[in-house]
Amino acid sequence: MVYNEFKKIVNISKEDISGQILEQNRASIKVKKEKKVIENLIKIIDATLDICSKKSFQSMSIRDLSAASGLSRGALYSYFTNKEELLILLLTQGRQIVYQVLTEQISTVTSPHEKLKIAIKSHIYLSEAMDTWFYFNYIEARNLPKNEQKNAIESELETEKIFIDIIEEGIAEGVFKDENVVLLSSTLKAILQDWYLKRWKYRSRKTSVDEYADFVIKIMESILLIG
Amino acid sequence: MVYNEFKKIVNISKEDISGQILEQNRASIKVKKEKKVIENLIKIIDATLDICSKKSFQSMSIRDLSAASGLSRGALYSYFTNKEELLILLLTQGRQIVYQVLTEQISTVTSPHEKLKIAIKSHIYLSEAMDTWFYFNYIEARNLPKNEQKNAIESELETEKIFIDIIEEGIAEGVFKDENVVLLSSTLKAILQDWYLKRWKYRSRKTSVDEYADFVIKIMESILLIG
DNA sequence: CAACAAAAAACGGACATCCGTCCTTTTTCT
DNA sequence: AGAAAAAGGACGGATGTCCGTTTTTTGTTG
Repeated sequence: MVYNEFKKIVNISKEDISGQILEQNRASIKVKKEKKVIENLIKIIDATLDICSKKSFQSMSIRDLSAASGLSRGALYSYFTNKEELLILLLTQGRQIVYQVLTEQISTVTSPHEKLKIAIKSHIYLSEAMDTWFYFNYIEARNLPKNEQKNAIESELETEKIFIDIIEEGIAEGVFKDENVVLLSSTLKAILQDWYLKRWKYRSRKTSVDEYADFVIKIMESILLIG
Repeated sequence: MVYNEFKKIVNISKEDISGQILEQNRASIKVKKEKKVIENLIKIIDATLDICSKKSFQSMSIRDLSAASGLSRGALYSYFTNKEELLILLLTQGRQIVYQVLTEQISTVTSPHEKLKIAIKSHIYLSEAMDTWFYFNYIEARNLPKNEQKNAIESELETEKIFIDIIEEGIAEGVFKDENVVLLSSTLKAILQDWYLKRWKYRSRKTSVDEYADFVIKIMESILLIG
């Protein structure tokens, strides 16, 4: 599988995401007509991610967001109760999508080696397809209130756990070397994150998504494969 | 070399750092007596890093900094011209120290294999000794004005270049496998950064600095060493 | 050592600005 | 026309910075 195929398979459309947000936040959204909500949520999300790829969420004012989204300040407050809620909403949604797609993709294969490969590719391709979202999620997580930070941390560990399980399965089956699984998974996660955190670097070097994914897989294989 | 030895060798004292800051910013520092300047710069740096390990530099107000440092708002403005200048000053200084220590440590050995090992250890140990500073540097770099962001990017590439040179030297000497050097260095950098970006994770797992450093070295060896 | 004046440093009130949010008014949709 | 949605003025609070005032330090003289 290469990136262009992945994009079609996953197809994380903005309507879908907005729909999911609507479902989970009906209570705090004051607008009744679903079509209107989805339409404007897309505007809000697009504008937020766009602004926050240039400056931080904190220094984005509601007035900035209003100008970029085309909605008035008053209208914005029909879609979230306050600025912090908007942040929480976006981060929560982002995490859910990552986990959903990752577990779904892994379930399509059976051997640990294949699982590892598809998990790596899915993560990188996903972060490529949603780069502003991933960047936003990583960078802004620390500006959350304490209890929401816990969710972000749990989510990091959850994703890591996916890799831990795959590698342990491989070791148990005798196809992977018996390495320090937790440290290795943690390291793998760091490498995967680098793709969207240092997007500027890879872009300027013209490193393609496929090249990066293949390289990461090769590294992991050279550490884990026996023989 | 283990971490406890490293700390003694490098000994990045706060006085030294403040002295360096003073040297490079005499023009914008309005206080004459060097002793006073060093004394208060330490207070300012400590307070800033402490606050910014909990919230962002942007959401730290000058009043916050005043309360934490024990200097009045007016006094603070004798040490920097405005809040943004303080940020630039701290980031610039942090980058310089990393580069200085890294190149200095590498120059103590000759073979590429030894150089690689000492470069990895130095980077991890340095980020351990100055964890709040490293974290601050990474996270806050994006809140700089455009021209200062260029410096941050250049610095990232400079550090990466250190690793690129070592690995290329090893390949030329025939002791390292001929891998994709640039991608590999970039990956190594991502792994090194993870140590201070996810400090909470490693701390809760009781992973020691030495264990982490040894693990990273082992990974790199399993990728690069021939045989 | 004490007294004191000048210089240096620190202080904190004041001000203009910006920001999140609320709420009444206006516009759009049904 | 009535309901739903959008608009944007207004307000209280916070923030960066300036600058006149007060406190501390320094150097000098008796």
